[in-house]
Amino acid sequence: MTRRTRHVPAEHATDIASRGVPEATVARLPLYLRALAMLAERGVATVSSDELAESAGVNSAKLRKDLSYLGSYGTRGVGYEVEYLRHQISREIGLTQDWPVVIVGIGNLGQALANYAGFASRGFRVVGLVDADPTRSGEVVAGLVVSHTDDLEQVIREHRVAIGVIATPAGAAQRVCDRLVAAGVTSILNFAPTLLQVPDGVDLRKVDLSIELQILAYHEQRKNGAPLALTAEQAAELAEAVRA
Amino acid sequence: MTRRTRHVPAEHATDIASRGVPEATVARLPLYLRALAMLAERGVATVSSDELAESAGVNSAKLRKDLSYLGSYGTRGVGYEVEYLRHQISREIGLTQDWPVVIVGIGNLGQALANYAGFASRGFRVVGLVDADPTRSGEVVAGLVVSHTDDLEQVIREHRVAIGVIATPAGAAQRVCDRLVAAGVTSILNFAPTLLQVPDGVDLRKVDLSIELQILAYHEQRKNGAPLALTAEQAAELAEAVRA
DNA sequence: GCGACTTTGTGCCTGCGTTCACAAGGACCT
DNA sequence: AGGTCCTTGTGAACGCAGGCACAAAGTCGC
Repeated sequence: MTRRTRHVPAEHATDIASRGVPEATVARLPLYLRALAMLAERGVATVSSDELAESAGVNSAKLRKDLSYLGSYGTRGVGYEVEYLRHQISREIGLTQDWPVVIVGIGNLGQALANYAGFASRGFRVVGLVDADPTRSGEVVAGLVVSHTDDLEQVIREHRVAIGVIATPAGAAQRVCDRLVAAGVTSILNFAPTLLQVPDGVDLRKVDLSIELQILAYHEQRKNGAPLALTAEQAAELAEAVRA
Repeated sequence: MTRRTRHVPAEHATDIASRGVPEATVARLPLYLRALAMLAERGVATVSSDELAESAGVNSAKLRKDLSYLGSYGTRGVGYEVEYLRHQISREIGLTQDWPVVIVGIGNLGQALANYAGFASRGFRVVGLVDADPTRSGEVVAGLVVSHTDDLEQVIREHRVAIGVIATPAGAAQRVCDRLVAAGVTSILNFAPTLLQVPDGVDLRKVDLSIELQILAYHEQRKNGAPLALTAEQAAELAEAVRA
C-alpha cells in the first residue's frame, strides 16, 4: 500500500491520490487518453478494462492498476464511463490547462513539430518558433512568424512559457538549453542527439530518432542475419552447442 | 550468473555471449557508441568506465555491467580502448553492416528523417522515400527521388529492405504497415500516433512526439502549478494533512 | 621481480514494474 | 429481496533493472 512519496515530510494513512503515480504509469496515461478519444469519437459511452486495454495495446490488469493510482473511477460490473475517465486522466496529466510551448530550431524537424496536430489538440499551444538563422526570421510556419534566437527570452517571458522544445543541431543544443533554463523554462524536450546538462528542478526528456533505429537493427540482426554472419568465437560456441 | 536465455533448448555452462543482452542494455548501447565517437574525434585513445559513463550520462557501475554482457573488452587498471570498444559495440548492434531503410510519408517529419545525419553515419542508408500524394512523386528530398506508394513493394524487394519507417498520418499507418510486412519488412519504426498491429516476428517500435510532451506537462503541473490549482478533493486532503 | 595502485567485472541486495488471481462490490434479473 | 453474474480494484508473487561495494586482475614504478 505504501506508495512512493517524494519530498513529503510525514507519511499519512492514505497518500494524497494525485501523488505517487509511478513513472511507468504516467508514461501510459497518454495512451489511454488517445484510446478513450477514439472510443468517444465512435460514440462509445462505457468501456471495460479489457476493451480499453486492447485499444491501448496493454495488459488489462496493468490498465486497471494504472487507473487505480488516480482513484476509483470505474463501476464494478460495468466498466468505465468514457467521457468521465477521459476528463480525469486529462486533469491528472494537466491537460485541462493550457501549456504554452516554444520550439527552438525550425529545420525540418522543428517544422514537423510546429505542424503536429497532436500538440494543439491536447492543451499544448505553440507560442514561439525560434531559429538562429536570420534569413528565416519573419517566415511563417504553421501560422506563426519565426523569431530570431535573440528574441528567445522575450518570447518566453511574454507568454510565460514553461516547456521548451529543442530541435536544433547537436552543437547548438546546450547553449539553447542554458538560455531556456535561464529564462525560466523548467521542462525541456530535446530532439538534438546530444547529452544535455540541466540544473535540479528542470525536467529533461530526450527523443533520439537514431537510437530507435539502432535498437531495431540489433533485433533484426538477431533474427535471420545472425546465423549467416557469425564471428569466429560465435561459430565455435555454436558448434559446441550442436555437438552436445 | 544465469542470464535470461530465450528460445535456447539446452542451457550450457556459459551462455553464448551475444545472446541474453538485456533490453535495457541494448537501449543504452547507442548512447555509449555516441560518447565513444565523440571521444575518438577528440583523439582520446583510452577511457575509463567513470569517464565514459559521464560522457554518456549514466552510472559507471551500470556502464560496466552493460559492457560485461558483450564480453570482457576492458583492461583492469587501465580502462577501455576507445576504437576497439566502439567496434565491438557496433558489431553487437549490427551497425557494421549496411541497413537499407525505406521511409513512408514524406511530410515534414519524413523529410526531417530523410535528412537526418544520424542515420547515414551509423550504417543506415535511406534507399526509398514513398508518399501517397502523386504530386510529390519525382520530387527530390535529401538527394533521393520520392516514389509513389504504389511502388513501395518494388522498392523494398529491389533493395532488400528489412527496416521501414512510418511517418504518415495516423489514418494511413496501419495500411502502410500491412503492406510493409507483406513485402517482407520485419522491423518497423512508427511515428504515427496510432497503435499498430503486426504479426509475430515483426519488431515494432514507436516514437510518439506528443506523449513525451504530456509526460513533461504532468511533472510540470506537479512543480509549482499544482498547489495553485487544487481540486476540491485535493484541497480537502491537503487540509487534513496539514491539520495532523 | 615485487609491491602498491588503479580499474574492471560481478555478487548481492534493494526497489520498481508487471502479472496473476481473487475478493469486493455493484448491476440486473427473477 | 435475494441470487447470479460481471467487472473492478488490489494483495501477493515474481522478475528485471539499478547500484553498492569488493574481489580479481592487470599496470606501473622501483
